[in-house]
Amino acid sequence: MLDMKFIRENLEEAERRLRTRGGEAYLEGFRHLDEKRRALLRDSESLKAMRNAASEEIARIKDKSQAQDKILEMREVSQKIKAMDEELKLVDDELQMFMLTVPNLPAAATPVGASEDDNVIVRSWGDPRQLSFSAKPHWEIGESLGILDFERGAKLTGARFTLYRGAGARLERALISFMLDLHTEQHGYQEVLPPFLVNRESMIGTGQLPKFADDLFTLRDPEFYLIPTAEVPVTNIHRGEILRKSDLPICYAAHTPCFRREAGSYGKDTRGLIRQHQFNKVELVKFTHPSESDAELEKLTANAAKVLELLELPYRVMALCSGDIGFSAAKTYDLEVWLPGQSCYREISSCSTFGDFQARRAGIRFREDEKSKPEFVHTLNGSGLAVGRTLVAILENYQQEDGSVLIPEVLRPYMGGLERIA
RNA sequence: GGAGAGAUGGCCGAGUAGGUCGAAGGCGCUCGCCUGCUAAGCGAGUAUACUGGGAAACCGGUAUCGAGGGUUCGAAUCCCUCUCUCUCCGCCA
Repeated sequence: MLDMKFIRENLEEAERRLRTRGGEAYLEGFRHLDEKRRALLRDSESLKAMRNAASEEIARIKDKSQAQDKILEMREVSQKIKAMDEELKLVDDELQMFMLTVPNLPAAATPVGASEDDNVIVRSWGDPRQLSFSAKPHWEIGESLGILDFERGAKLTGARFTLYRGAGARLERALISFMLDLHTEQHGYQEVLPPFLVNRESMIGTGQLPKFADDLFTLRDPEFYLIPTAEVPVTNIHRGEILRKSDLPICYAAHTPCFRREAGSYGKDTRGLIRQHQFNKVELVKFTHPSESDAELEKLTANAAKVLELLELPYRVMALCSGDIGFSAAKTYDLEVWLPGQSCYREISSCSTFGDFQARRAGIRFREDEKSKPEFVHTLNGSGLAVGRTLVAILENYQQEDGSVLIPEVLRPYMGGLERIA
């Protein structure tokens, strides 16, 4: 959520920055709602002040029959307050809902652009492998090796669900362990294992709700939501808390499955593991001092990229433009891995800083020093990495002409020494 | 699933025949005094949000005692609903 005081005082500037996202006029209607709310609030509160004073008087009067006039008068005042508060609540709710659907301001460093075509290549690592034979896409490799069973996955659940088998299942597990070990042992993250179902407040805290309910799998009775990313439960760990400044930055790494409806992407990536309703991801989440968030985003991105480097998978770093960053993000780097089977780069990690946007929604604060007011922390997160897509990248990059797949060196200890899937 | 207990400020913990209670007391913390250092001791201060005024320091108002609703001139205190925690029984990975 944006800072309402800032919006009130900088409406034009805020609107101008939001427009670089390419949407409608996001803040139209704010002024009206805000002023209406504050007018109602003023009136209601002055009546309450009057009532409180009168009640105190009544309390002092020993003989209550002497207070009858006052009591009758206040009875009316109370009714007026009640009516006024009902109206206030309507306006307040409307304003609240309004603010919850306004996206974050793009950071100054976010390139302005309309679509993903305007994203900027920041750097590249490794040479896109040119195989000496005709490269196959991962679904063909996986099926012929018997490690990915798309048909059975569809039978069990439906489209976009996959059954992993044997070395395939083991490879997925190896990747999860490898990534978590790297981030916890080398990069200073604490491993956490959160619930995979969260409540509504958590979804609002990180920005999935109220606007993007269509993207979520929902449970009724009780009302729970399957997490679309570990970002949700892990960021909400500190919802409503005031953190100690000396504890910042707080860095967590979590592996969770992620569940996404993928509404609106019906024709896209129908084959293979690229776009699944359920996939594994290792997520990195940071809570930082506002002055450190820019630097921490660079570190977080480098931490995620390190996984690709150790796996020797070529990738490039993209700075997403204003038209392509997510709802809650101020600035985002995508890591895109080279997939020879499809001759293209595909997103395998998305690393973002949210500034104080999520922290304000979720009420996550710290104190600059003992006596100062609590301020909002900055939150960041990034995939480190999407596990299914990493497995895809390995199958496609390490495929051999005979149809087998070599296991990257660093994963072999996690694969019981296995060097090749054949 | 059945029976019971409970949710108060950073923490602990008073407060229920409704009324100067944002809330005693203690701990912790901050500042000052004292002191060879530390400790102890003494004094003062120490919630959050919204809102009005002010350049600011700051001053005023409103709300908040798990959440929401009700009764009342007035509720931490009474009534209803919900959530969570704990104990016992049953069941279960």
